[in-house]
Formats: sequence, structure tokens, C-alpha cells
Amino acid sequence: MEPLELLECSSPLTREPLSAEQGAAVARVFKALGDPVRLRIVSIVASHAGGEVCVCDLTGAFELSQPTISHHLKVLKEVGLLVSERRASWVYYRLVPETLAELSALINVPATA
Amino acid sequence: MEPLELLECSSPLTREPLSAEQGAAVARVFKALGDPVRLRIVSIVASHAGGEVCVCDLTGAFELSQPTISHHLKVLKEVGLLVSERRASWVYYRLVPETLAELSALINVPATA
DNA sequence: TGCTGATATCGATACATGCCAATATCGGCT
DNA sequence: AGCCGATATTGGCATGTATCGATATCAGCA
Repeated sequence: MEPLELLECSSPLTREPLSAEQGAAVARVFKALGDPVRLRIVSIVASHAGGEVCVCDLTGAFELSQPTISHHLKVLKEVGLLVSERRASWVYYRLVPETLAELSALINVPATA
Repeated sequence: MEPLELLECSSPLTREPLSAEQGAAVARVFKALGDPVRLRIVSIVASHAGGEVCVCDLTGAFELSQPTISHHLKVLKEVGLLVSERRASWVYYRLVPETLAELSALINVPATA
């Protein structure tokens, strides 16, 4: 499922209400960000020098099992926030900045609404 | 609980990873936005002329029971996305634009990360 | 081929969450 | 006081999800 296509030409929240379909599509991404571990994973990937991290970097950063980290990575991938690439034995995850940028633009309300 | 205080002077995601506390605080808000109904409620409130809506406007916009809408409004209030004010028999909800703006700034990554 | 380290998937469990019906509360009105 | 419409809270149920241990897959290497 291609994520967030509905959002491509949508207006910021302040312009007009989201349709049920738009709302569902966007909520999927916010829901993925709505877990503390996943949000921190995104922040680690986003701020990491080189733009990508190996899974082993992440399992070391949390007191969680490797399957749990792998599960969260899958969720983030499914909503289009991360992409992964296998190189040798390691899998590297990179941020998809466009997805975050779309979300950011969507909720970007004028200071004095 | 005052929402998002930890975020006041935090850096965008791309600068440095969120601490566990920051991550948890921010994730609460994303989690609230991660439900299709709540996201649409926010969009309805945000785009409504006058900047506020009565609960009765919302119960008519969804095929959900009044208690369910009330529940979602409570969640949105608890994370600081909405505030409410009672006037006579009606309760009006308004957006807290600062909360959305902080989120927007946090996830605002440069176009070519 | 067989071994080893890295990552993903599976199955189970405990907990959280969305929903509704029923009920409570709150303000205004008679 | 008593009633009524609007909103909130409660209790219960069904579903979703975060987590783990066990296991499978994958890539390199001997």
C-alpha cells in the first residue's frame, strides 16, 4: 500500500476538514509516531550522521528485545516513514523525509489561528 | 499534567535523538492524532469559521454515539490539542495552535535530509 | 555443505483502546 | 422544585497492540 498518496494535494488542517479517507490515511502515520519507542527510533535515524542506521545500532539503544525493535521498524516502514536496504548481513534504515515533511505541512497552522 | 513542556526548547528530530522522556511526551500527542476520528475532529475544529465548534456540531459529523465523541474530545484535551469552554448548555472546543505548531516544527526536516 | 551472526517472522500473553448503552451532571427554563 | 436538552462519566465488551521466547531466513565464511 502506497502511503499518504491522498495527502499529496491536500490542504492544511486549517483550510478544510479532512475527509474520512484522508483522515484514515494520515492517522495511520501519526499512529506510527504515537509510540515512544518508534518516535525515538525515527529521531535516531533522522539525526544519525550518514542518514542511516543499522538495526544493531537500535537494539543497543533500547532495553527491548531484538524482535520488538524489528516489529517497530516494520510498522515505521509500512507507513512510509522509513525505508530499508540490506547490505551483507546488515539491514540499514533511512528516513523518508518527504513523509515527515507532508505531516509537518499538514499540521502547520498559523501562529494565531 | 501540562502537555509538551519538555518540547519547549527541544531541537528538531534531525538534530539529535529524543530522550526517553521527550519521546514519551511527544508520542502522547501523536498518539492522540493517530485515530482517524480524532484527527478529523481536530481538522473540523481547526478549519471552522470562528475557531470553535460546539459538541453538537461534531456528533452530527460522525456516525458515532455522543459518548464516543465526548471520549475523543477528552483525549484531545488531555494532550493539549484542544481546550473547551462551557457557555450555557453548550460546550465549545477550540484548537490550541501552539501545540500543533510545536509538533510541526519538531518533525520539520530539511527537504533533502 | 555446514556454521555463525544479523535480522525477520511466528505464537502467545498481558494490557490498552474504541465503542456503545446506561446513567450522571450541568444550565436554563417554567 | 421539577423538567429538559446538552454534555460527561461509567461499565462492559470486543478488538488491537506491545512485548517476549522460539524459530525461521539470510549472507558470508570455513
